[in-house]
Amino acid sequence: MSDTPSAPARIRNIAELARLAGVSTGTVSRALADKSLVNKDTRERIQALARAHGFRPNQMARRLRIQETKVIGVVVPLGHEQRQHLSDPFFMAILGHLADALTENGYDIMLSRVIPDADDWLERIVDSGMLDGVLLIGQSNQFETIERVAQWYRPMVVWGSHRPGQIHCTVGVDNRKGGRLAGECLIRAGRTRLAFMGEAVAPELKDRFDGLCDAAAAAGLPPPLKLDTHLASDVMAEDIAAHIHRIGTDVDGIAAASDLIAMHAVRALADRGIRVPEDISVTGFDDLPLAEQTIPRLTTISQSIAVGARAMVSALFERIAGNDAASVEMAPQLIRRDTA
Amino acid sequence: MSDTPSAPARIRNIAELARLAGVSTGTVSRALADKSLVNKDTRERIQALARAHGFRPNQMARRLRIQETKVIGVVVPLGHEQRQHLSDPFFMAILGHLADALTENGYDIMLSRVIPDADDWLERIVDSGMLDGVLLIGQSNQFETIERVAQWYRPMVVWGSHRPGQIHCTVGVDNRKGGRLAGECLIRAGRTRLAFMGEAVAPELKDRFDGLCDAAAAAGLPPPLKLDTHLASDVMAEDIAAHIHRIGTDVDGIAAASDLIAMHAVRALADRGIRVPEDISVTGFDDLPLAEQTIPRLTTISQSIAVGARAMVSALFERIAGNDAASVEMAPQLIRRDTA
DNA sequence: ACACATGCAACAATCGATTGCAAACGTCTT
DNA sequence: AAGACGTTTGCAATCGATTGTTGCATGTGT
Repeated sequence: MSDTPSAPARIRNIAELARLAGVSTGTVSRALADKSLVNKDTRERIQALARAHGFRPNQMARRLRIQETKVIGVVVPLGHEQRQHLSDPFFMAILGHLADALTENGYDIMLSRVIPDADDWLERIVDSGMLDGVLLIGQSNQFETIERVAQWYRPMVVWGSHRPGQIHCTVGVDNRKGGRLAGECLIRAGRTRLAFMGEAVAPELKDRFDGLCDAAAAAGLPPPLKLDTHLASDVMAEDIAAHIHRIGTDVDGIAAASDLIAMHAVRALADRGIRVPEDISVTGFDDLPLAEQTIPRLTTISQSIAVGARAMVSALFERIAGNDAASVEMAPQLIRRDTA
Repeated sequence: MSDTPSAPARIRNIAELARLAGVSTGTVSRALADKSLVNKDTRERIQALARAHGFRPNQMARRLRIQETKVIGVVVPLGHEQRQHLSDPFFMAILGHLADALTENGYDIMLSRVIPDADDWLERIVDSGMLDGVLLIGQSNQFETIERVAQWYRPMVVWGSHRPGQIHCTVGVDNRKGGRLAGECLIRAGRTRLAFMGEAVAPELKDRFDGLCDAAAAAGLPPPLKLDTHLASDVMAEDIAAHIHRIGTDVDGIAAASDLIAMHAVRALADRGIRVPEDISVTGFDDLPLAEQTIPRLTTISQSIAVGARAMVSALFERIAGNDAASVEMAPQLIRRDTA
């Protein structure tokens, strides 16, 4: 091979390479950046030398000087739900798409899973000096904190709900409408005793619950039950087990706060011989790829995660470029499958 | 609030804060690091000043100076399977546990999803100067590259298979044994026409296939069919559809290369009225949390991802500390549920 | 009163790159 | 031959911290 690193001594900085090439560090820097300012011959000679010694300039130093890191922070705040894992499928799905969009544009990703114990957690991330921008996945219960930082830090985009008058830029679906769609679907299936399965702590989830209430009210039904259920998959099962006795008696239609909760619920019902959708109707939320692979297939509310991820990234790039990018609210869609 | 940032001018570096406090930058640096070298009074005065102005030292500069970044790269090489997403549930599950272990130890995570087009992709990551260590999730078809880099770069741990005499440190299960366990389970269920559903490109998957062959041979059965199936969930469905006509005739027992493939297969079979496990037996691989939530529950080979993730992290820390850490090969386990 | 130890803060070098400015050189014009 | 001009290269400042060394006031012991 041509570039076999039979290199005797490893070169650790441009100064060493400069001495080796008999030029100054400035010339080496320009040569490696392939600037036409340096003679084509010396340029190529230096590049060949660098390749032969397997030398690559230190990015930390470069970025300190350039004041541009080409790194975007992707942050999951776990304000409530401290036990929720990164392995949450919704988070993973959106992360996948964000990663695609960001790497395509030459950015790296710094992943942070934050439990907001100190109240300056976001400030600490934002002016660590290591990030060109921040994407927040979910508002959790940190709305105030996010607003506070958004007042002075522009390159930040948040996945979540949009409240009138808020400062920070969000991308998300109209959760309230999504909740209503789910409710209407259950009602059309003849269900009258509805329940919401999830926690209404984060704004997104509260909106979904409110939408479900809207649907019930519009149909003249009593307000839906709220069956508190954590999103973390390890405790979710217990929560659902605790609710299960009410199902079939007090409840005949479940709007779950997420596909994962819906899946667990269907699973738990099957264990007790309760059939879905014959005895009980269930809807999910998110439309993860998984929702189509379960048996029975999950009826759910689509968030079009791929579109949302792209929207987040392009809004972020706008803001990094100094332009204002408005929040995006996408329309949710009912995906009718087998569970309702 | 006490620390309301009514701050007039933002302080952007230690020098500005030093001028404000009437001391030198060195003193500020030490004060913020809470070193006893500076007088307790001045120390607290400076800290209060920093808090009042919402100042936090630039991490890029600090890390350049310290030569320690407290960042670990988590890298997914997609050599084959260019279309595979980060959203792959197995990857996500392990990432979740890695994130837990790393953040507990004060490390941040730099996520890279690499399509190894240039053959120095790993070198580029490894001596970017931005990472204290690297965790590679899966060997993909990049065994040679990994070996090459491992010759001189120590703080790297790879999830995958261990080949005799290899240099790089791996953590993983005995995939061959796992494949054999799956095969034996199918055979015990009375299946005689076995098939492997997956791609045997990456060493891990090839080992699983070989293990399946071992089991078939030991039982005097003909060698299993190989039904090539991508791991990327979007194309996986097509691949499975292309194979489905052989199932029931040529094949009565499927060992899938992953839980996700197994789930898709069960789903596709259900669509065609083929019952699992009555007509066909299916096993998965990985034992994702999901495997327990499907209907029917997935019989699968457990990789104990949580344990593996911890093992990767502690091996990495050993290596960062300069000690040698040996590869770890965990024993796979058959988890009998409903599909076989 | 003198030598000496101690505590505190300033000075300046350093990490490893990038880049504006100036200098050195050769070529061309008049 | 002198001046103008263009091409290359070197010099040195800079990004924003950390830290070993030095120097200056004190305080203590005899």
